[in-house]
Amino acid sequence: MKIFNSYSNKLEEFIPVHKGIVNMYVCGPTVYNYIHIGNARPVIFFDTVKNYFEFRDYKVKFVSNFTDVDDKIITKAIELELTEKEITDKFISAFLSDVEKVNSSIDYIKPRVTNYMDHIIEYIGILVDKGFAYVVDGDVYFRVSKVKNYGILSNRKIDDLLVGARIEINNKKENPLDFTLWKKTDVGIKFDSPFGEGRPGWHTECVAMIDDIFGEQIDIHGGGSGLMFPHHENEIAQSQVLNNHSLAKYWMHNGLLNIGDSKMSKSEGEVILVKDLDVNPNGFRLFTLSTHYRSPINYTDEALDVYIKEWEKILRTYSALYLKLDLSDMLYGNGKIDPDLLTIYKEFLDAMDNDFNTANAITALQNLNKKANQLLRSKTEDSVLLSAKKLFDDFFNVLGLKHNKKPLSKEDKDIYILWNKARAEKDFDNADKYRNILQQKGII
RNA sequence: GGUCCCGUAGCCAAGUGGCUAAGGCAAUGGACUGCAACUCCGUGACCACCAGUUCGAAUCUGGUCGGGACCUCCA
Repeated sequence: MKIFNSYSNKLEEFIPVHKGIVNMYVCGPTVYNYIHIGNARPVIFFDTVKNYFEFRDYKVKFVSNFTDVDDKIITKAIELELTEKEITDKFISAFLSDVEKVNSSIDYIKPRVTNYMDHIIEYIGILVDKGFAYVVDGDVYFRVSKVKNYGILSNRKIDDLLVGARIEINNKKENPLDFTLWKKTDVGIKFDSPFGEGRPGWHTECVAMIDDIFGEQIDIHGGGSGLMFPHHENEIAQSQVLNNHSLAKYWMHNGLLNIGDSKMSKSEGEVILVKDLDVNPNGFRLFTLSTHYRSPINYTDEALDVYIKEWEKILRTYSALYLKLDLSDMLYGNGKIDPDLLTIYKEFLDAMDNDFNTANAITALQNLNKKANQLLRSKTEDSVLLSAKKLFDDFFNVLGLKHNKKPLSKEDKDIYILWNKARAEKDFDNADKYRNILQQKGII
């Protein structure tokens, strides 16, 4: 398996820290609002990554946090006259419901920053003791200039960043690039610390939680490309000081999802919220996975619609396979290997092994779809159809495509038999009647 | 101002040195079919432009034009 590692900027063979185990962490949301479809991209992609590792028999420990301490949360709390906890509870549950809505698993470890305050404060203290952070008037800043290799992830040089000159001037900082570890606060929720009352900066949270939950360098750290700088860069800097390693062996960053040609942002432009998305989740999932994860996607209604239809097409084929096997009582058991199906299976594995090329994996799914239709039309023996069905099941599991096919009831089977009988006898009035019933029940 | 990414058929999109440049949508011709739906088969690209490296480039290098991101909270 190969993964493009943002840390080295190279395609690398994936070798886990521990054989057969994948420890991965994906930056989660700051819970002060509903998520938009751009936020759903990493949710869907990294869920697919997890599925694929599991499909390849890895044991995956998947962690994604909730940032539940933040200025935006405090602002929102004041605005709505609620406590911070009421705000974050509300948007955490909204987030999880949106995650499920796009067919991603919510069965993973979900730490909240507020539960790790002791660790965070402890780490900041260590950074201060080691001379990599300094306290000014209740704030604590990280001394970027002390870390060699700062900028390694995002390929930036400190000098180039300084030339940027768009960085806010803060007289307390020794260097404009120094980032906040602890922020003194007057309003909103605050926590006690040796540096004074305040709240932690964003960049320390993930490091502290990863260290506490995994206790060592993890395999994969994922997130959107927007997080590469400064967030992930700062995480690496802190981890180098605290643990003497780069936090994760492989860093993976997904590209952004734009609306039309421009970026979807919480602060400007058009935003489509996941909760308002009124389409088939499988179609949305195919749409999201149809572009390689590192490339940007330009969202348009038309582009999404193509994949909604694609899903309907795939489901029709799958339903037909399922029905045929159900009627023959052949839904379970071992299928017979067909060379073309084997080729398609290999295409799928090759695609996924090559840096999670889901676009090509979807092509394999489409090839399977076509092959299955050909098999269905050519009176193929059921054992081969069963292999095809099992291949669909595998692909669905990895890509997170869900359906609710169940074996037919005795009554429904009888109607199906009557329909075929009527057709054979050219009794088209009755045939149409039975067909209507079957169509209404979604059987055909 | 600094750093970086992208430009493949009407549209979406894979492919990053080597057979006839995947696949899907749309279009169009055909097959199947009681009708309809579904489905299958066929038909399309001098890979933005220019120059260079190479036996050979969409793929590497330089330049031009065009689009976008980051340097500030942002998936």
